[in-house]
Order: sequence, then C-alpha cells, then structure tokens
Amino acid sequence: MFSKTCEYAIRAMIFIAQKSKDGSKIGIREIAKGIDSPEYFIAKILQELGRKGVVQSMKGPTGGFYLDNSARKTSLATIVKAVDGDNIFSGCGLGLKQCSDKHPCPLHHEFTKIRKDITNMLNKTKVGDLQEELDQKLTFLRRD
Amino acid sequence: MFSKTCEYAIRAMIFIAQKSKDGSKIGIREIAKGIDSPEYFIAKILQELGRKGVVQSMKGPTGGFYLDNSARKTSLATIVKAVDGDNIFSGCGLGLKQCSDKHPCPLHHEFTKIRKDITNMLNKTKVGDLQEELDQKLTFLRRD
DNA sequence: TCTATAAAAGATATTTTTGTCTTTTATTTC
DNA sequence: GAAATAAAAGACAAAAATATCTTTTATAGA
Ligand code: FES
Ligand code: FES
Repeated sequence: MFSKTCEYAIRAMIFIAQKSKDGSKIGIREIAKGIDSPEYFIAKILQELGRKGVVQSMKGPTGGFYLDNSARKTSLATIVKAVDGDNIFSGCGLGLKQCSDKHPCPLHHEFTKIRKDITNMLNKTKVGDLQEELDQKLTFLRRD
Repeated sequence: MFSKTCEYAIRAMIFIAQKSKDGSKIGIREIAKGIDSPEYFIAKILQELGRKGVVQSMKGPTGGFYLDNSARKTSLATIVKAVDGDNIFSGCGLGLKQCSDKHPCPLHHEFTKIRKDITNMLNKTKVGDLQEELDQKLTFLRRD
C-alpha cells in the first residue's frame, strides 16, 4: 500500500507529535528507537519532510524535531503525498499510464471506489488525533 | 497498491482469457504487445504462474498460453496472492511486523476496513468476468 | 526423423528502494 | 569566542524490483 519510507514517515510524525506535545523536542535517535526504524534512514525522511514544512526542527543542543500547532493538524494524506506522490490518490490500479472514466481498465469501476475510501480516510485522519489514541495506550507504534 | 509484476500479471491473465476463449493459444510476444508490458518480463511472470497452475501453456508450434475453464474462474485474489504474497490481505498498513487487534497500530481500525473491502473485491472479481467486459470494449488493457 | 517453433530455464543487467556513513552548518552553553 | 551538540547535506552501499538476453526442452508438422 505505502512505501517503507512512507510507513516510517507516518509513524515518526505521530511519535514526534506525542513527544513534543509539551513543547520539547525529540532527537533522531529516540525517534528511530520509538518507531523501530533505521536511524539514518528516518533522518533522511524527516529532513525531506522538514524542507516541505510538514515537520519542524532545530539544530544544536536542546534541538530536535517537533510539531507546531498547525503541523498537528496535518492529515495523513499530506504526508503520503509528500513521500509517495499522488499515485495512490489518482493512479490506475492495474498500472495503465492514466486512470480515466472514458478509457477505463478492467478494474476501474471497482478500484475507484476503494481509492475513494482510501483518500477519504487519509484526508480525515490527522496526526494529532492519532497521537491522542497513542497517549491513551490504545494503539502502538512498534511491535517487538 | 500492487507491484508492477502483479499489475502485468492481472492484465496478462485477462488478455489470455480473451484471446483463448475460442480454444486457441496466444504467444508471449502478442501478450506483451496487447498489455503493453516488457516482453521478457511478462514471460517470466507467466512462467511462474504456470508452475502454480494459474495459467496453462504449451510449447512448440501452435503453442502458447491459454486458460482452461477452471482458470477462467480464477479470482484476482488468487493472482495477487501468487505474485505479491498476502501482505495486502493481512499486513499492517503502517508496516508493523504483525497486524493485530490486540496490539493495533494507530491506523489499524481505519485500515482494516479498507483492507477488507479490497479483499472482498479481489475475491469476488474473476478473470472471466473482466474478460467479458473487455470483449464488449467497455474496458481496456492498455493506453497509448 | 528432421526442422521449425514457442515456452522453460538459467544467467545477467539495470533501476529503484532502502539503508549507512562522513562532513558541514546552526545553535546553545560555558 | 570556544566547545559541545544535533540536524542538514552529501556521498556511498546493499538489497530488491524490474528488465533483458541466451540456452535448453517440448511439440507440431513436413
Ligand atoms: S483506469 Fe485503471 S483504475 Fe482507472
Ligand atoms: S496493526 Fe497496523 S493495520 Fe493492523
């Protein structure tokens, strides 16, 4: 469904939301541990998300990653788009160069329904909401 | 959603269903052209599907690929499972090692709904049915 | 039985994704 | 201002996915 990169990105965003909700910042090493991802790899991903303004960061001592109030309202759709592009939102399920109602592939009618559900789900789900459930220990970001 | 390999596999299966419905067989070169895929690559994929009994083939002159009556009833789920494994049917949307109700990731509740829809869709959709729509030119296997 | 044909099998190559390491830059604290 | 810290940037490496080519095997038909 999502690339590994995207899975890590979403997990990291929720983790950062949690660890920075009191205004503090969280380092890359702890993030990697918290979400069970390769340290250098998630660093690269967050760097890119930082450039796009999806996550905030500060260098130097006491520095690290955090989310400002507007970033907490980021939808998963925004993250997915930033990392994986928009193939999942508009691409053909059978890999035709273009998805189109006028020139549909054999799966088009069934696939667009699902694609719509996925899009709705990703649009309505915000990082901040997922972080709250995580806080209540109703959900988890890693599995040992 | 699906790997390139899987997209080609599904398209090829529908194409073979169409071209072999009169009992004839279809060669790899025509298949590659018909579904706009790399020739040697789809050959490898069909070889593997052949080993698994998902598609039928014959060597030699007048040889080629075809689908017997039972293969026409193959569901997309069978093809996807044969090619991509069962990650899409049971894997965690955020890439945790295990998807579980007891230890759910933040996306679990929303994701399992969609995963179920996908599973149902792939199970109920049969190659033969898609081929019929293709015959009526209601759908297409390539886009130029 | 010989020849031509077409898939199977095996080997190799390229590209993309995923993962790692090193150097540079910004920031804090002393 | 100097030292320590942590992310940014850039270079590199490994693995997986995608793609291509060559040789072998089975089959049909002359
Ligand atoms: S054309 Fe394939 S999903 Fe729309
Ligand atoms: S645990 Fe992630 S989808 Fe079930």
